[in-house]
Amino acid sequence: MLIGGLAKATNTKVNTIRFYEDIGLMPVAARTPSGQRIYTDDDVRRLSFIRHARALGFSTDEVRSLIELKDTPDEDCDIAAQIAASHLASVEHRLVQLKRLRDELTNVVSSCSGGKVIDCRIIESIAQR
Amino acid sequence: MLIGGLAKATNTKVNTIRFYEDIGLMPVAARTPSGQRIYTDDDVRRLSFIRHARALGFSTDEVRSLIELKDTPDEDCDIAAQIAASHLASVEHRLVQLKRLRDELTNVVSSCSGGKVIDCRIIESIAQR
DNA sequence: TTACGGTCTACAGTCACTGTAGAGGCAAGC
DNA sequence: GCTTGCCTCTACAGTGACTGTAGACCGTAA
Repeated sequence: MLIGGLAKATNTKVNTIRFYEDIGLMPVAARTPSGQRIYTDDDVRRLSFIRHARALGFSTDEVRSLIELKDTPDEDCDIAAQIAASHLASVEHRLVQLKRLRDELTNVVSSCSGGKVIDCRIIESIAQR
Repeated sequence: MLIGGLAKATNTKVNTIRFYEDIGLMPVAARTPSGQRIYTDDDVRRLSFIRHARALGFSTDEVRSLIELKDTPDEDCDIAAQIAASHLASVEHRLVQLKRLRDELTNVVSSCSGGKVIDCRIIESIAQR
C-alpha cells in the first residue's frame, strides 16, 4: 500500500502522514526501489489510533505517550489513565467556559434590533463586558 | 502613557500591543522624540474593545470589521449582527461537539480499573471509536 | 508516446500570539 | 558623573498541528 492508499483508508491527508513520520508518531516507512513509501495493515491500525486520539483532543505529545504504552503491555496503565483523566478535566473546563461564552454571545446578538450602527447595541455590548 | 502603561491598563502583553499595531488592529502610535510609543485613553478603550472581542472568540479579521463599523456609525449594523450571529452559531456547534467529546472521554476514563496496560481498556477504547 | 495522476523533497504559510537577543532610554540613588 | 535597574526599541525565531505549493520524478493506461 502506498501513501495515498493509507491516506484514503484513514481519511488523512498525504502531507499529514509525512508530517507524522517527521515528528515520530508514525515509524519511518519502508520504500519501494524507486523511493515511494510502503505501508501495511499495521500502519492503517496505528494511524487510525492516532487519528482517533487526536479527534478526542489529545495533543501529539499525549498521543506519543499513549502509543508507547500500547507497545509495552506489561507496564502499569496508570500513565494512560492519568493522561485520559487530566484531558477529561480540561475538556470539562473548556465546556464550562464555552457555555458561558455562548450565553454572553446570545445576549450580544439579541441586543440588536436592526437599524444604524449608532443605535445598535452589539458593538456596545462587546465593548462593555 | 507608554506601552507598559497601556499593557497594564488592559491586561495585555507589550508584545501583543506591538503585534496589533503591525496587523492594523491598533493605529500606528505617535512617538516621543526618543522613539517610544505614546498612547491615550482612546487607545485604552480601543484595545479594551479588541481584547473583549477576542475573549468572545472573534477572529482578528472579525474584530477588524467590528472596529471599522464602530468608526462608521451611519452604516447599517447588519454586518455586525451577521458577524455576531454566525459566530454564535459556530460556538453552539463547538459546544455540541465538545459535549459529545466529554461523554466519550468519560467512557474512556471509566473503562480503566487499574493494572497492566494489556488489561486496560483505555487504549483499546481510544483505538475503537 | 503522451497524458495524467500519484509521489517525492523542501520549504513557506496559517493563526494569534509569545519569547528572546541585543541595543538604547530614563529616572533614582550614591 | 556613574551605576543600577527597569522600560522600551527592532527584528526575528518559535509555538502546535498541520496545510499548501513548487518543481521534479514515477507508473501506467490509452
